[in-house]
Amino acid sequence: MAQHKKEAFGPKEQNLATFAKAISHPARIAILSQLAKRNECICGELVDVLPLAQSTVSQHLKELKTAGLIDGTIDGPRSCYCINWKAFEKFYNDFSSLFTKLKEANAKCC
Amino acid sequence: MAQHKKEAFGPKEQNLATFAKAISHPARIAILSQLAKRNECICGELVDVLPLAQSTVSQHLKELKTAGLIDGTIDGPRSCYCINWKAFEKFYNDFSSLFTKLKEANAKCC
DNA sequence: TTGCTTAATCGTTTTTATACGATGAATATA
DNA sequence: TATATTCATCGTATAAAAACGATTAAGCAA
Repeated sequence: MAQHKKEAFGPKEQNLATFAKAISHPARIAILSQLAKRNECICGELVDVLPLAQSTVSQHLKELKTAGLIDGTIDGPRSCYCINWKAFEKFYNDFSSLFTKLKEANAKCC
Repeated sequence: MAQHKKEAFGPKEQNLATFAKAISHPARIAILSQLAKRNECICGELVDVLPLAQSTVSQHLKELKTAGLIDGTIDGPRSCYCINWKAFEKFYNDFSSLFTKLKEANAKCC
């Protein structure tokens, strides 16, 4: 009895939740920060910076890519990643509207 | 070999990740939306609205409360919840700065 | 071709999350 | 007092996440 019921919710909530999950691990936030800091495509330098094994970093990169937050291209034997800004902006806007909506509920209760 | 290494990252990344995880499930986003919509404290009406069992809803509420996003008070045999706007604003600001930082990395690569 | 580098994937283990029914504690109400 | 209501907690089961070593595949260099 643990089949997930995420499909039982609306697409808006599902999308936001999926995005939130993508950035719900410090390693993935660190990856995004690195990609932003270097302002360029990065491949395995992330492994040197992060306190994680190569396979684990690759796994996190895959999740970010699946979520659409980063793009990856093959550059010879390496992989080059960068932020997918378009997707990011979409999610940021969705988040902003959620927060705005919640802000309107700033009532005195409890 | 699966001990989590979240402590190996900075507090900023950890905080953001914790918040993101709190809203990484559609049920919890739905709960927050309901709390916002009703603009008042809500107890078990959530169970009627959500496609989940009572114990499951209670569990999600607990997680939101642990993350500090909602407050709960006991009202007789019921429990009354509302959004903790202060905590929410803090996290929203943290998120905004992350997004702003990433936006500056909007370079042409890949 | 052979060997090296790079990174994705596989297989496995441990931990955490999700979900539910059942139980229990507390407050109302009859 | 007895009973019903409300909700948190417990116990449990299953699924997913997190992490690593080992292997594999692909490109490059000698």
